[in-house]
Amino acid sequence: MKKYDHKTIERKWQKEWQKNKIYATPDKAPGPSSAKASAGKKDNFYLLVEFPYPSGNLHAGHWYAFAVPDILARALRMQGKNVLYPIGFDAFGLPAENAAIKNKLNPRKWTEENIEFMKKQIASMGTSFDWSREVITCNPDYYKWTQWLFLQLFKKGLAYQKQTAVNWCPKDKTVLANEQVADGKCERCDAEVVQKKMLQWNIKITDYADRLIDDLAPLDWPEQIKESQRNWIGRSVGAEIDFPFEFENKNASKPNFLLLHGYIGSPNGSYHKWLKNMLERKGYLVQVPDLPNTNEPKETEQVKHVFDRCRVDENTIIIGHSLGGTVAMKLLQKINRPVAGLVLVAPAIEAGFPGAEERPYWKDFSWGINYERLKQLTGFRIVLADTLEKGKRGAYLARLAELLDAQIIEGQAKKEHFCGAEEPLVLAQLASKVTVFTTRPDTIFGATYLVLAPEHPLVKLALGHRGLLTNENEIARYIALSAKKTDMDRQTDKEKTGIRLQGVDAINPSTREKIPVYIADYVLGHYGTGAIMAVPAHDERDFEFATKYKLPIKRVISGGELPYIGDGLMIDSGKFNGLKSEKGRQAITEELGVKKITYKLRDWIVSRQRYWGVPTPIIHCPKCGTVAVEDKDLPVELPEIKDYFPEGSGKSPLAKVKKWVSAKCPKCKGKAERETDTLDTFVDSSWYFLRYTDSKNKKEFASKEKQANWMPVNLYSGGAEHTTMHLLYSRFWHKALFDLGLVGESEPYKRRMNRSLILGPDGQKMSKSRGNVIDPDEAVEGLGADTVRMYLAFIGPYNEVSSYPWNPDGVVGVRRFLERVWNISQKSEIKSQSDNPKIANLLHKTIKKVGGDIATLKFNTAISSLMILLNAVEKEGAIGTKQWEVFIKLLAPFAPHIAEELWHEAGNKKSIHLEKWPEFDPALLKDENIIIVIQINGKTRGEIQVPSDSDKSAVEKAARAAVAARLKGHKISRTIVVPGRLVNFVVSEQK
RNA sequence: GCUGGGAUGGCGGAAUUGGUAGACGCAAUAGACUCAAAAUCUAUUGUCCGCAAGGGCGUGAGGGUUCGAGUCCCUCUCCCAGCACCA
Repeated sequence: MKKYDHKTIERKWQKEWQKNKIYATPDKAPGPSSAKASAGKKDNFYLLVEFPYPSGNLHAGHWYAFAVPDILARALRMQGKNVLYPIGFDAFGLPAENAAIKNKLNPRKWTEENIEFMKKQIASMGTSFDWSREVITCNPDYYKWTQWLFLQLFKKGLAYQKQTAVNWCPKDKTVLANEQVADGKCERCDAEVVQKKMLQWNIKITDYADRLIDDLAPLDWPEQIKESQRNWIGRSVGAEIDFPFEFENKNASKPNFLLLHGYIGSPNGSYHKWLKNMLERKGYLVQVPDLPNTNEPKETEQVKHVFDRCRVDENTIIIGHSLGGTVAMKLLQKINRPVAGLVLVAPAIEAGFPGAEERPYWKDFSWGINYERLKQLTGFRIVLADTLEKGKRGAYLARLAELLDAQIIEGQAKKEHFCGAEEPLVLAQLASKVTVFTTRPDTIFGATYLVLAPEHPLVKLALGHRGLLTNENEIARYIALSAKKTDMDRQTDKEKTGIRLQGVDAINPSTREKIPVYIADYVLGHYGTGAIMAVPAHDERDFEFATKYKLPIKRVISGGELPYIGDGLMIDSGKFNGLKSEKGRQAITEELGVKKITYKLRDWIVSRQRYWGVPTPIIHCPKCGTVAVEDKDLPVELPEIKDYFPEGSGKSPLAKVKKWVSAKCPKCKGKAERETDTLDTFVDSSWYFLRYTDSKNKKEFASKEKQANWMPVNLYSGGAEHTTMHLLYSRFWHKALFDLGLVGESEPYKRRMNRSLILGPDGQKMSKSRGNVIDPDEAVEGLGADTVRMYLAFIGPYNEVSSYPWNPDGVVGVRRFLERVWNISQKSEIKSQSDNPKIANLLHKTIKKVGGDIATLKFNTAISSLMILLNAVEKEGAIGTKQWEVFIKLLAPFAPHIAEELWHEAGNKKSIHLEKWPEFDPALLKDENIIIVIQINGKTRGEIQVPSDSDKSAVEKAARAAVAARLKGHKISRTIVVPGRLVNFVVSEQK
């Protein structure tokens, strides 16, 4: 008798499968079913697993990730599905690069070697991947399309540059997305993340916040992931409400305004009419010169015009719209005396800005502005940008704001430059009031003070009005202090601090009461409006702050609520009294503010200051600004360089490659430079599953026809760590592509399962330092791939977020099972020509059970039923050859090698993995006799065996007889017969 | 703190969705084989009382609904994961 020699068997069949390419997946199911056009798609099944980082070595987790879903792939294939089960490598990114640096190797070489090695390891699992569709993200034929897709988003205004405070990892020397920061530390290297202001490429995922939430509902995903994503996006519905300001020192603070209108305009036309009126009504002195020749502007002429006619002093705030903004800056340089402030509304930009070529007058316009001097001359500077300008001119405005050290305020102009009817927006940013966001407008009656975030633009504005605030120095100190705090400090330092703005009060619009205004860093600048109304009676944080600074606490009562008893006052909600919260909120929102929805989600920062990534396909032209690389020039290849080490200057190592950096502007053909930051690897992985459908396509990222064969993904299996990262990014990406008409559906994955985690034998996470790492190669060497695969499937339910320790004894149990299978097949005396009727019933039950369990991803119970069947066969000592072949087929998805060997040993020529899945015979599922449990008062008191077709009364009669002795002396008040299960006699205590 | 998911033998886990709790595997104990060990095979294995027949108790705790609850409802405890000054 031959012994079970897993090494020989596994090597043999892996070679054979590879040679015969039995897992290459055609786009449409072969055979008669694909004759009809619709049948092809129906029979296709796209099973996706997250592709690995080629970081070096496969670990037990990879086995769990690839080999267990492989069971499903194989079973579905046998059940007649045309299964796409592809694989590739997420080859760009930090882990690979860090490892390369550590080992002093070129990242590409290192990555490619790893891929070669890991491919062999993956093959050793006996997985049925279709390697012909392999995707490697660091190959130019892949990242060409990553760049192309990025440019589609860029052209749609979904990718834009912005100067923002970002998470900077000092160790990895790169910017991180919010999703990559855990507890204030770098997700990868654990170094403390610091805040740094940098110009970064952002992707406007926030535009899709609502759809990302709303489209979750119909997906067949674990509730946990859906909830996490909703939570991460953090939608809250509330109201924005204005609180007017009142300054004590009216004389000192009173600014006057100089309004400079824009191109082809006049003070009586589209510009400034409304703004002038409003300001004058408030008692401000307003000057509005009518600029000459605005359709053929010469800035010297205009500056002279204003200089000759208008008076400017240290209380003047100059507001320049569009072209007027340039005039304002030039004017200031000419006057060369300090003013209160400078506001540039959708300012004009340097020659060569996008669209400038359509305006020939511009070519005479000289720029030449001394930003440093302007900073000295102005108390505050604001750039008011139109959100429409983000895509086109956003980068310019960001740069201008940076040069001027100005606040950028984003307005939402529907018309260019906020002219005409949109001027109120301009005023809204300047007039003396602050807008707060609240989810509880019904508590406004209890708002006893206001709090602004230290970075709130209004604070700067107020500080710029000299003499407006009496404690300017203290405030400036507080702002500086909190700016230094890292996010970590702000989290751990729960003790609330703040400082009152002396010299100003706000008016609570609901009570007309004067309330104090504070700045405090417990209010976040980037959420809502960066300002809150504090209601200490109804908000814990406000309560804490109010207690510390001895501020009044007023509880709002409305009908039905219990009056507040204790410290503080009660306040009546007046005419809103009696309204239950929801209705009250609505009524008050309508009366005092506007409904507003805000999100916790922030835009996705994709710039990485590292070498090993996809080059951002953008060219910076001094005349034309940020310009997309033309399609014919894609891909922008990553140059092979020696010095790829990050240096921490805030620039990617690519910036040092002068030859690569210099480029021609695609628009004006002038001298320009390439963007040197690379893209986040989550960009690469946001669309890789589309490439699998058409991986060789040279003309498109994937043709619509090929996509249609497979998309959306039927089942996506992966780790829980990607819940708010990859899964969110790729959903967004797909929606953006859908809107661009590039994909056919708005959600990429129909069903998702999160796999569990494999721990070390000690129940701890596997790690080299703990010394509890299981090397799968070793386990395979000793026990065989079939055993390891099957053990991982047997260890516990796959589709759950749980974790299982690798139990060396448990693996042995599975190995024993396979050895017993092997031994039975070697014993010819057990097998007979005809079927063993004693096995038939259990065999057919097992067919049903295994099929059902695989479909519901309960691989552990499927295996257990195979074990039960084997136990019975051994006990019986006899099984028909045909029956045995059925058993081998059932085993095939789990242990593909041994099944193939036994299948061929039984005299079959074709691969078992191309065989049809056995079908069960419903007639054979039926038991002849069944066991009925007898209960008395719900307690089990015995059992009887009855023919399975016995009727109710017969069963009851038999049961009564079986427990007659116990029933004696009791009165049966009720009898419950559950067919096929039990009989329960309900009896009284004693007769 | 908020959100989601859990808690079943010595361990991993089953339980037809309200119907014999502990399938299957591991570990453990005893026996067979062996000079011996390993491997293999056989038997036992939730727990307590009992020589036994038999009985009591048992799914984190307490209460409820029901003929019957691991499963449904209420209250509480603990564990895991994610988020966290988000107004």
